Amino acid sequence: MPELPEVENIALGLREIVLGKRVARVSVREPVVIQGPYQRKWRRFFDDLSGQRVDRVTRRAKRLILSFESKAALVVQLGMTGKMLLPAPDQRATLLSKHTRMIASFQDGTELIFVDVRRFGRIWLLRDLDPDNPDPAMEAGGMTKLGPEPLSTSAKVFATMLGTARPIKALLLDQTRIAGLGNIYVDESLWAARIHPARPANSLTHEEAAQLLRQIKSVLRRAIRAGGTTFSDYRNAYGDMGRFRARLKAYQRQGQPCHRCGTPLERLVIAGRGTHICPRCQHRTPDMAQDTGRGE
DNA sequence: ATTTCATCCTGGAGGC
DNA sequence: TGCCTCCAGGATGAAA
Repeated sequence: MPELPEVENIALGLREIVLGKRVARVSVREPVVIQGPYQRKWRRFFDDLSGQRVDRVTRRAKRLILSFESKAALVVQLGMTGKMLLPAPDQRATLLSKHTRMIASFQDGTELIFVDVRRFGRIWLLRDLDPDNPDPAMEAGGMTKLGPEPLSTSAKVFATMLGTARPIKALLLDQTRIAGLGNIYVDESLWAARIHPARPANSLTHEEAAQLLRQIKSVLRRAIRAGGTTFSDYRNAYGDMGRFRARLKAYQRQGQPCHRCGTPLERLVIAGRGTHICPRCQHRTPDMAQDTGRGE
């Protein structure tokens, strides 16, 4: 479940190692993962990529972007279990795992592999992407249009996003509205902002909306610093786990005491997703939002 | 147009 | 020990 903080950390690791290196060859072991206009012509695409230097390694929402000097780019959507790994030379077993979908070799011998147990991950091949403005190329290549980055969204833009009766949780998970959050950080942000995930988005007061956006940014920044959250599958480019799991306040903590009020957290299903809340802190109406948790 | 819902996929957990 | 069923969950495309 790589979300924005996890992808940010993967990009960081890849940047340290593959930036400036030249591609030797790329082999695809599971063509199903290849997407975009060159889906059926990936051999040619990767032949053309040979000798190209990696110019930038960036992130857009949950997408990882490797761009090359020719303006060609790989856009990686990791899905649930996708990993981009730089296995050490002695890790042949990882390299040859039956879940390895793609292997890219660089001229200095470095290898970068895409491993994905559940095959939800996808790699888009694009010819003309500007890393400083990747959205037009991604859309032209057939990728879904993304909403703004949460970390650079203003309170004003965020407020206009909330003019719908959909549950606030569904809205935050909708990548076309705001792009980068997944189930973990949505639950964490709503807990931090004391807002019930089933609240219609348009029932939030201005104060609640501003508070929610502040908490989203705060949670994301802290998660990035902690290397992301590993529940089972997530690993960074070096194969390390994230350290944010120990800091989670809501996600997967059903039955455990709320860090604010001690009430056991509950699990419910909202927007088709497992949802974790404090039934006391996170209220369904704005007038209860200031409740300090000391009860009636 | 907007929003919901089934589908994809596999390892791990739980039941017996 | 082993077999079976169920579930997670991001993105997508069909259906309502």
